[in-house]
Order: sequence, then structure tokens, then C-alpha cells
Amino acid sequence: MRKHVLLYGLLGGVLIAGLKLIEYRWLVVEHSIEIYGGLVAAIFAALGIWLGLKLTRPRETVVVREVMVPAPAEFVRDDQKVESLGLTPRELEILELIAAGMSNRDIAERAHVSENTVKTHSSRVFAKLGARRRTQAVQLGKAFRLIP
Amino acid sequence: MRKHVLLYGLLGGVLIAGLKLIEYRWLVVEHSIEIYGGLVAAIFAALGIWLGLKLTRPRETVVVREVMVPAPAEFVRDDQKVESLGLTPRELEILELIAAGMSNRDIAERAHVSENTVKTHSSRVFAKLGARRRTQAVQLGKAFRLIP
DNA sequence: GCCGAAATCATCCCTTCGGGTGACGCGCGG
DNA sequence: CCGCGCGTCACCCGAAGGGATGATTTCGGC
Repeated sequence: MRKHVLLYGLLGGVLIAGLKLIEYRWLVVEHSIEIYGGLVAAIFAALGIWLGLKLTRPRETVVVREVMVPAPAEFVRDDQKVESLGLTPRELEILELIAAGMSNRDIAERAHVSENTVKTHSSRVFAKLGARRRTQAVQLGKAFRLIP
Repeated sequence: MRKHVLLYGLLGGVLIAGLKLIEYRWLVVEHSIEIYGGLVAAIFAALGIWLGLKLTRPRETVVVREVMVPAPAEFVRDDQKVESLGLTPRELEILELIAAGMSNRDIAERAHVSENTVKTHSSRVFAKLGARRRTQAVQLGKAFRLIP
């Protein structure tokens, strides 16, 4: 920065000296003052522009734009809904297995209980959800955010 | 931009006229030419700097930062998957209704066809999806992004 | 005009589901 | 200690679902 200012002043001095020399060499011409002023103005204006550019070159404004990106939005169980429906953990578990597309027999094996027990649980789930079919139970379970 | 240039020239003219006036009023002082040049240089340099700043004002770096925000991510059917599975529009429609938790009878009424037809369609859907139960068909349908 | 895909409906048969009911054991809290 | 909620299991029965197969119609393409 200091370098720039020094260079600036130096150039100014040289210019003035040069102009003066020219003036003395070719005598005073009419309107020389205007030409002189115009030259000085033009040159210094150019210098000013250059200096201004130099000064503001590294000045950058960072604009942060947040973009909505579709995120999986991981599942969070609505425990309040579970509470209000009076669903027991076991029933919720059976509902999840039903939603996974398993038959009562499959669920019985998975949960290490008898098929009858699974039927009892699922019946209770249907009753509490107000569903008549397992597919409906699944649909309601997802709507109530009880299962992913 | 044109406005700036005009203003620039106008100011220059006014300045020269003003200086000339001063020069005539107080007579010619020794070194007046240097003072005059210096003044013109200083003012036009300032103008140049200002212009330079103006020119480079809109230099901004836009940084786009993608932020994971839970978004619904609306459903888009995987038509390619539909194609590869050979699912017909009607079958897809029946699959959607199954996913809505409806019974074959409900679907028959909704689609204005007989229950037998619904059963035929659903059977084909199951075959194409590799499902044995409607709940499984729903689960697979969602996994394959065939239904919302 | 014939062919094939899609949609429609049907019939038989078996499996799975769902409702209803009853019962037993366990653990917790009044 | 007794009741209650929860989980477990059982049996019956009707409804719904699902597999297999065949038939008809409609529509677009070759």
C-alpha cells in the first residue's frame, strides 16, 4: 500500500516536470493550461481507477445460500400416540413385523411365540388402531408414526 | 456507467472553469501551474478511485452450502422399475389401493370391477413383485418406489 | 384381419386372517 | 394379598386372501 502511494506521488512529480519542460521548450501555446489540466486529469483519473481496483481486488463478499436437500428424515416414534392408543411394546413389535410383510406364522417364529399368540396381539393392535385388515393397520401405523 | 462518465466530464469542466476564474481574479501567482496541476491531479485521482470502487462493487463470491434439512421429498414413481417388472397401469392402481389398506371387495367397488378381477390383478402383482401376501406386496412396492 | 397384451370375470380349492372367547402365569402397586 | 396389565396359548368359525386355470373382450400394431 505504501509502495502504491509512493509510486503515485513519484509519477505525479515526473509528469509535472515533464509538462513543464515541454512548456518551456515549445513556448506557451494558447489553451495550454486546459490541455495540461486535461492531461493531468486523464492520467490521474486512470491512476485512480487502477488504484481503486487494486485496493478492492481482494474484497469479496461471501454469500451463504442454504439449499433444501431432501433428507431421509429418520424415523422418530410418536410415543405420545403410542401412549394415547394404549399400545404395549409387544403389540408395537408385532405391528412392525406385520408391516414388514410377514405372515402370522413367520412372526410367530421370529418372536419365538405361538401363532395363536401372534393372532391375539395382532387382534388387539387392530382393535386399538381401528383397523380391520393388517394392511390397514400398517397404513394407519405409518400415518400415526408408530412404525417407520 | 454512462452517467458516471458524464458526471466525470462535467465535474472536470466545472473544475477547470472554477480554477480559471480564480486565476483571473487573484492574478497569476508564481507556481500556479503546479498548484493547478496538483489540484486537478488530486481531485481526478479521488474520482478515479471512487469510480474504481464503483466498478468493482458487485464482486461477490457466492458460496452455496447445502444443508441437510428434513424435507418431505415428494414421491416420484420409479417408472423404470415398473417397466422392468412388467407391471400394467391397472395392476399398479390395484397395488396402490391395497397399500391404502383396502380389502379386495372395497377395491372392487372403488375400481368398478368384480372382486374376482381384483383378485386376478392382485395375484399378478404378487407374482411380479415376488410377494406372497398383500402386506409384503405393499412393503416391496414402497421399497421399489412404485407407490408412495 | 390376425396376434398379442391388457383387462375382465369365473370356478375350485386351500391357506391365512380376524373375531370371539376362555384361560394361565408373572410382576407391580394399592 | 389381590387386582390389573401384560404376555402367553388354545379352540372354533366365518371371512378374506391367494393359487391355478380358463374364458371373453377390447384395442393397438403388423
